[in-house]
Amino acid sequence: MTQTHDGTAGTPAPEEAGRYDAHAMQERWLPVWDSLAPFRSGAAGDERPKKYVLDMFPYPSGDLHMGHAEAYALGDVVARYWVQRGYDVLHPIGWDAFGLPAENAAIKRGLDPRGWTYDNIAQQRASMRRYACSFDWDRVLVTCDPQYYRWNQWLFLRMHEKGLAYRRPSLVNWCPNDQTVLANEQVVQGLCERCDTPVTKKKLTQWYLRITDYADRLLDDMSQLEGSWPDKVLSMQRNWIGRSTGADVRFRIEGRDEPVTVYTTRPDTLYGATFFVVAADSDLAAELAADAPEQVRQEFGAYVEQVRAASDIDRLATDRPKTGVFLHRYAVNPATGEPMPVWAADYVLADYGHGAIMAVPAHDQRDLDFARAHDLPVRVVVDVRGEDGEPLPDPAESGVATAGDGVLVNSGPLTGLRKAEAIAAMTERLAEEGTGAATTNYRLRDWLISRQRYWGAPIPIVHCDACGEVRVPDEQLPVELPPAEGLDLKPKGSSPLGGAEDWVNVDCPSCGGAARRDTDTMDTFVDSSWYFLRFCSPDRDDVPFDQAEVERWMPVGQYVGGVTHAILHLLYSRFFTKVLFDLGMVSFTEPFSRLLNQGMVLMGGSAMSKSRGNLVRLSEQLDEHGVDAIRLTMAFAGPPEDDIDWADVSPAGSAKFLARAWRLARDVTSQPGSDPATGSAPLRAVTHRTLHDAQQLVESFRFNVAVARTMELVNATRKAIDDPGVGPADPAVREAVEAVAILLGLYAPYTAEDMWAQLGHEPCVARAGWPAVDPALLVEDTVTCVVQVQGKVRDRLEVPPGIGEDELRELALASERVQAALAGRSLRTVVVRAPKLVNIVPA
RNA sequence: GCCCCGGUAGCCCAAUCGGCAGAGGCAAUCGACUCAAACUCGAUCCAGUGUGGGUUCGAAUCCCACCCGGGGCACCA
Repeated sequence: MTQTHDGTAGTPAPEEAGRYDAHAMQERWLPVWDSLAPFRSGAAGDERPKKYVLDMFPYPSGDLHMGHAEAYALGDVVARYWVQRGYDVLHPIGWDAFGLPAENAAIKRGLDPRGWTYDNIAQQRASMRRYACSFDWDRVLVTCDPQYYRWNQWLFLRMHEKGLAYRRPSLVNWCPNDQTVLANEQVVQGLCERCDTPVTKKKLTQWYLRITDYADRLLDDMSQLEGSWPDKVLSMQRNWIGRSTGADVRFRIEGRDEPVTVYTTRPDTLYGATFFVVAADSDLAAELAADAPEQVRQEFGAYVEQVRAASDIDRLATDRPKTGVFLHRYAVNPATGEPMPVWAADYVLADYGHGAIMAVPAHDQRDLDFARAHDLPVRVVVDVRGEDGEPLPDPAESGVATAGDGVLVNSGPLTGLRKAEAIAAMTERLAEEGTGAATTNYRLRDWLISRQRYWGAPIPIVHCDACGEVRVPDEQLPVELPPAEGLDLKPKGSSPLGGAEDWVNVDCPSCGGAARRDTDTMDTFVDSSWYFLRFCSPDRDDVPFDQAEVERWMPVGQYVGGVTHAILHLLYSRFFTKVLFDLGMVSFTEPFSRLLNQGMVLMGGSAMSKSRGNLVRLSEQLDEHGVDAIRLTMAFAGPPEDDIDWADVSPAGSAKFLARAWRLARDVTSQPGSDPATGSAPLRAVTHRTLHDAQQLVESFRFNVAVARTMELVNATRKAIDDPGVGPADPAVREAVEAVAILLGLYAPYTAEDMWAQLGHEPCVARAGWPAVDPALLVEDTVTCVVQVQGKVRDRLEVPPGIGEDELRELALASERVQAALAGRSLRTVVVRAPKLVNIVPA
């Protein structure tokens, strides 16, 4: 390190030519920062209060792009702000490094995914350094390192012990392109989230995590996050969990010993249940059809085949006709004793509730559509009125089911009750008769975590003919992935690990006999469900995380990332945290106290993509405008959660502003330490007001406004320097420019550092500390009072802020312009809001 | 279909409690500097807040209805 930054020693100013050169600054300060490591966190004896600021870690697919640039710029504002405020900030970074892109690239090039992955990590890491991310580089973690995924496996085993990890056969989502199963959360509109291929169904035995056990807590604990997480995310999670309350009702089926249970949210409408529907692809449907006449059996068989062949996309279409097959069986309505025809149909889902429903066509649109298509009876049992108080038209004729509130009719003892009363009464009666009970259902399904692909953490289970599923003992962890060399990684529907004979065949840890390893790997969302804990003690090799360190830092005080993870990653992480709480490993139940979702970076109104031809390359932007200008543009573009259209913003404008700010530092002629109290009072007021407001603004994520206020301060300072009455030697000017350097440090670290050096200070400006705001300077000596006549501004008065109402009223009424506007009319009211406003209302 | 968010100048966006519609920027135009241009500096231009009602002394802000845009969930019984 040379003394180039040492302005006090008479060495040349950093930019002696007097020109702002973003690239020269980058070259100058990077090595300085490397050696000073201003963002190292958690040092022994560091007494600063702790704060955990976390950016969602990236997937290492090639170099950083514009989206990363936005996310990391915004996360950095928050992290740097708290450092400046005197906190010991944990701001780590790592890589979510397992996953399909690496594997697919490896297949394409015939290489091991490791090489591709670590090359990309090295590239991203270098880019992050240049981008001046304030990461603690001593805490880097990479999920595909055995030292990391070892603890994935360890956590899996703990869950397995608790029965929270289990294997079962079921109909699962299958992506024919990626040749692997998908979790429910990874299917978007019937398409694979990753590659947009239509998802099909397959019957497979797979590993699940029992997230449904935590549905209530995942839902109810959201009250803790209210106000600290975006409403949008909370509502998405609520929707996703989809809790509904209702009742289970048991129906006797003629010719079957066991009754069949259905779930309904409307037990009050039991008297209106006129038929019964079972999911066509359910076991129950097959069983009921088996005893039906031959012709029905054939019809049913053909129907089921057709249903199975239909993709999710077909199923999702809302205007599809309601199809089904009458099974020639009858269920008995427990309320009326009437026989109800049993149909098999695909509008009933096999894996929700019990895969069978009581159909109440009068009050459920889907049932009504089905009844009308198949000529089944419709019976109204709730008198639902419109807004005008008139009864709604008969659903059987109108084709519109009446699902709203009303009074029960044709319903035996329920008749005359309102909907809510009737639900309670019927639930009670079912319980008394032993034919039903109140119950809760969820849309949320258990989390399917097995993947039939190579590049993931192996599931640490051994299958033994004698002992069954055997957990790999902790001391044998990690179960390392075998080298890809010699394995056929091409997707073929079963895990490539099956081909690694030496790896698969092991002795059973329990009986020592011949056994085989489980060949599936874990969903990469398992990796990211606890990485924030690992950052607290990334080097511990005896435990997944150091509990004392976790208690010191967690929960994450500020999490920053894209809304694309609103459900998947955030729900899974919340789930893991609750499991770890139950295991006694953490003392909190929510991992992320505050969440900021940044928007996306668009170009010309749409998402950037190579195929669309609107790709903006980050590296080119950085070369053209410099790191600081790009970071500043990201912060200034608008509210962080809004999308940024790169066509609407001006990185060149940002660079211009930075140069303007930088020139202020160049022009200051006073020495460090000069007493600002002797300087220009008006400029001091602006400086302190700006510092004061910036705190509020940054803490509430209004970075764009905070930048605008910094621009104001720059403008005011420039005016002061050019004002002969103030000038560059005024200590208030120095105070203002130092404030600018510190404020800009949040968005434009290179420029700020250079300014700091020009001002004669040692690096780093990032650790300079937030200047104390003098409350006395925030008090204005006069306030502009607006005088309105009938709501229209007629005059302005300069008044002291503490002026009394009566005095202000007199002053306002004395105004010539007001009198002119009144034109002699008498007064009705005079509204006085001292000191800012008087409104005079003439009669 | 249900739920949520938003609509302010040509554009991106501000506007603590209901109190002057404009903080900041982009673009445009003009001027100064320049041989000229770039840079820089200065100035100017531009909306009455999606529409219609209501509450109020006073509404971008609160209420109602509607229009437009974005998002989430969606045969979940």
